[in-house]
Amino acid sequence: MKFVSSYEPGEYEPEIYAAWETADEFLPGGKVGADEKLYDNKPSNDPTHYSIVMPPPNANGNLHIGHGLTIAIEDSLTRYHRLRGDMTWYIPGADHAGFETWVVYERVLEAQGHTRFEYSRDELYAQVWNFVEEQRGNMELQVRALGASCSWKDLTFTLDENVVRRVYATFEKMWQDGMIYRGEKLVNYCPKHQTAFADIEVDHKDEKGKLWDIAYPVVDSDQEIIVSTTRPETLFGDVAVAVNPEDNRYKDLVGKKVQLPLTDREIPIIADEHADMEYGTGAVKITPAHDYDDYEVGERHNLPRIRVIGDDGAMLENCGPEFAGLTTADCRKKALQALKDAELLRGEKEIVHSVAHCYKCGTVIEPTLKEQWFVDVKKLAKTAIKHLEADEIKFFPTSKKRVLINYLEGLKDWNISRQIPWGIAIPMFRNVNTGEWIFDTRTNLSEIEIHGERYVRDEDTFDTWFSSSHWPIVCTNWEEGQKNPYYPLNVMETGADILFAWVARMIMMGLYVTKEVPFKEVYLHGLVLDAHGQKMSKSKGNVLNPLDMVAKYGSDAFRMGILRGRSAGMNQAFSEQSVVSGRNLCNKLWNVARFIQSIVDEGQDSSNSAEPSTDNVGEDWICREINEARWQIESQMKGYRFAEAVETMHSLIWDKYADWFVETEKIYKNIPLLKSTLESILKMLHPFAPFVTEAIWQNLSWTDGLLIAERWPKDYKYDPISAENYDKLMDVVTHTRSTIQALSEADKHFSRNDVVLLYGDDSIVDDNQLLVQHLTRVSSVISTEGQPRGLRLALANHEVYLDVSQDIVAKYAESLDNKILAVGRELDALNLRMMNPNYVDKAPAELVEETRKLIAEKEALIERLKLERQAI
RNA sequence: GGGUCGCUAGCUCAGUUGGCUAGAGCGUCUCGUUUACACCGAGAAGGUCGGGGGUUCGAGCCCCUCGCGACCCACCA
Repeated sequence: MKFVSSYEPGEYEPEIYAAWETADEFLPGGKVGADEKLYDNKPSNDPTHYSIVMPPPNANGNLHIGHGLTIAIEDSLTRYHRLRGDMTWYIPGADHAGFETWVVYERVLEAQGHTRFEYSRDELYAQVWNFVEEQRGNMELQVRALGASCSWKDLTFTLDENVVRRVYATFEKMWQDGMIYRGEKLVNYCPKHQTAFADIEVDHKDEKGKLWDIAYPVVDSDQEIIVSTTRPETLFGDVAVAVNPEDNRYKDLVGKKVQLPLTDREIPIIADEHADMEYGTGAVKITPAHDYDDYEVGERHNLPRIRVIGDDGAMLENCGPEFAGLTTADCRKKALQALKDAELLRGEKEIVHSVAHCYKCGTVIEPTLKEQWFVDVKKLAKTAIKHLEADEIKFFPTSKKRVLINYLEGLKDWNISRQIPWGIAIPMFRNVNTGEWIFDTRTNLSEIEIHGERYVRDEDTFDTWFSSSHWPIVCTNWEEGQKNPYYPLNVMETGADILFAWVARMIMMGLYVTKEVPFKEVYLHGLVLDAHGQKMSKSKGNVLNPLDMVAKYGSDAFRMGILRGRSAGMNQAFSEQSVVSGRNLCNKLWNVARFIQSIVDEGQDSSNSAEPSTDNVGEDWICREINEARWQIESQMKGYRFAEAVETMHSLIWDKYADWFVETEKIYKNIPLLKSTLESILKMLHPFAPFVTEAIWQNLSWTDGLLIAERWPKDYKYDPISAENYDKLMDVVTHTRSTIQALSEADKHFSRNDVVLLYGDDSIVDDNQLLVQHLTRVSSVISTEGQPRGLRLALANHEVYLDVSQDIVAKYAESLDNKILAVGRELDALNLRMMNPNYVDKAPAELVEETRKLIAEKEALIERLKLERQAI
């Protein structure tokens, strides 16, 4: 490798990643620690352990921008802790993504002219397995391109044998604890995918619809009761009409029966609070098999449940020959017409109501009565709340903890069975004679025999989240009774959008299985929105591919760019400009390193230790600044303030190191300090920009080994007085530069190239003439020797003049006036503060003292400025 | 109905127990080519911190209230 004038990420990234990986640096403890057994009871030297898991990306998918953010965050944490010397374990994963993958595969089948119904469940499982197998590896390559320093040999796939074993063990325990039940309940059913969903997987959207009023004749009477409904087609499943017990209009009718139109059934009129007197006619038809509220009404009144819509979304036989087999939409039309013909349709009005949709295909969810496996979540949720309230998990952002508790408090039982072949088979078998269910893990068989009895396996698979909720447990190989320094995880980093679906369930499951919370801290990132703050979606066409960004600007630039301006839990726009800024920073650092290398190449190899020399106060200053930045990074990483950490490094490298320190070294070439400070900066930036820092490390002539395996820098020793003197010197330099610029703007003939800087009683300038001259680019810096002349700079603690003619100074008068006014305003504000006796009494003494000092300085400054002005 | 978050420079966002002149990146304007870097250097402009009220010596930050925006949960016959 060789230093060329600009950094080309594409030329370095692949081989650098390969070098890290082949050197086993991603293993906990790196190459050195690789032999240590991860689960050993006594790790050598008792190091600090740091564990973090990757939320498993879909094994057969491509990474999206959210994964890019995920990896930028997680890998920064990982590399930071590795540099700090922790036994750091970043565990990668791949998700079989049950339903997601199934949807993709169903499309593949469709494209081939086949359907799922041509194959058995087991055949389909095998087909999808092969399909995923072919696609796998793609995702992993992308994770590598983003620089994730995860321990690949520990990659966990959600269908791995140990995952299945653990999931079955938990399920068995729950079964024995009576927390699993099979119930015929209403489930969110997608007729297109023909599977049930958990509540959380359903999208509710407000839609325009119609509310129809339908008359139900009262039996043995000429009265009728008019019900309001948005779903006339479910009329065939009605089992009652409910009115509010307080509703005087219908009091007399309660207990009577109505003739259910279009059928020959009679159903009762019941009193139930569910009926809202204000809504519609105040009378509501009850269809327990197709509506959640009605289901509950049915429970309360012991009503039958009549299913009228089939698994395929078509009306069942019991709707009568006229309606059976129709789609719900057709049936609605036909039923309405029939009601109209019978003069029972009494009204129709437009309303807006919320309709449930399949989150994947958008099909309207049909609440359907089905036999499903449920987890009784009461105890799980209660335990989780207890531990959350005891603050055993720290949340970033903190507000999400309350949100989570709020959710857990209202949690309903969890439907864990899915009618799709791709997933972990539910290990339950039903006795073909008695119907009794038994637990058995031989799910590779569809039928088993025990004591001469035949049992048939349930064909359903687990909800993906049921297995994913074991993620921290399975990734760290947690086993009962064994000490595991990596469990609980130090942090769970994931998207705020899956707080309920995943984080909540990991906490419940972790506590249930291990009796411990599964992680100590949770960091939730928000959505990455497009440049205009819009959610990215395929239909909007505003999706950005992180790998495109990597190809265009480099992995480091992407990582720093996406971290910029981002804070916990917030949905934030993605800015390509930030990526450009990251790219520029990489290039800046590259060139700084290139320059330092050239000094090292030319210079004498002195054997001095890396310390500030006495002749360059800038060296003390940069040591102070590096120390300061390091402490900041440490605190920012602890608080997950990545954007600030990136900014700290940006400012250290660009505004401080390159602009103010490296410039001084063009005069004073302290090679040991240059080497050492550059190394420190490389280490400090490495968590965020792993590739460019390693590329530089490899290019430098004096470094050995890999940067990834280095240790975090220590404090520099420096002279604080010298460092402060450099601050003051910077003041002089900045003022000189801006005054020269102002003069040249005031007078077009002013030549800025041969300005002489004069100084009077000013030891800082006197001691650092060379530096001042170099940094200000004046032609010379000389003492006034008691004969002040020219334009005195507006600096409180310095006596510095620009040696220019009175002509030029006169042209500068206006900006001098402005300056006098500005300082006057500041002075007024300060004086006002001091005139408040309460401030003097109550504010901290050092603050008051500080104010006094400032007033004195400003007063002196304004005096001098006024004198200056009079002289013109 | 229950809950959460946001409103700070033209844009995207920082601002951690309340404390000096409110910051960054990008953008804008002016000037420039020096032992690395035009993916550059120097300088500058730009903010009544959503409105109002309160607490305080002191509020971007704490409390109340109003407005605007986003989101989550429940419900919507």
